[in-house]
Amino acid sequence: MLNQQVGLFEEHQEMMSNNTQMGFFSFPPNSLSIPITPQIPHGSHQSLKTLTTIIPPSLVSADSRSNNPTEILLSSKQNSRSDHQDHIVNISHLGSGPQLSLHRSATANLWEWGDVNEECMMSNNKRMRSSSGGSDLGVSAMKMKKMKASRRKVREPRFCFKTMSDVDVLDDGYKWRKYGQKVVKNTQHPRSYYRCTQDNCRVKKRVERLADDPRMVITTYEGRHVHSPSHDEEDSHAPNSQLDNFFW
DNA sequence: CGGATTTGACCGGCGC
DNA sequence: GCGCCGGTCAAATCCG
Repeated sequence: MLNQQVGLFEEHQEMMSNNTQMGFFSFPPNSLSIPITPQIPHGSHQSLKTLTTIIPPSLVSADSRSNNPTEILLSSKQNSRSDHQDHIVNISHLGSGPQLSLHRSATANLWEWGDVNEECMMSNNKRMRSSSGGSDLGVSAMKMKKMKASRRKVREPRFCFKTMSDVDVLDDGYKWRKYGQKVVKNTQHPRSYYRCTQDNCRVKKRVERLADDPRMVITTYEGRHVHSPSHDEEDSHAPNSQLDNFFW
């Protein structure tokens, strides 16, 4: 049973350069996008990116009824190691519509959302340099392996959902093939790795259960779909249709 | 029989 | 440089 579902993604420069306004898109279809207003203490680090969350209408309306603040898990990258620090934001309803306030927790360090474009550009430059350095004829298997490995370093845009659910794999309209499972340190539940089954679509997702609350499923998406969902019975009614599939 | 899943091996990045 | 750890690969296995 799906209880609640919220999402977050990093809005990166590529989007901002094309569109000076806050970008909106719908995921899942018919969900409501709300811009986050960051509340950064004076003098704090300026590395916070512009963020947008996607709140399904069911969640927003339920929240309106109950008046209870809804928690969103923000998993921010603390350093290059894959340690992530979790933060909580609250949804509050101010004036005409729902608004989000984003607070740094007292113990949290800097908001360091990995700059995906920088990383992509860096690895692209590396690739260009290595390929322009000499002839590509007769590339050895070792070299191919290295090239493959360097490509693997490219970080796609990512966001995660924290969902209370009995099932691990939520139906998001896309078809996924499991390609790995790993027991992550300090957790009793394995992490599963999935790849989109569509040809030429390199979107991946990770699914794991929260260590301290096994009822919660953390689904992390990485990359953009280059196609529509495999079963698209409802997405034709989605608002912001021109921006649907901007990321997905 | 073909596609999906499982699972141990392997690899690369990073901290020490 | 070494060891740890997360992520991926690929052969084996499962399943419809």
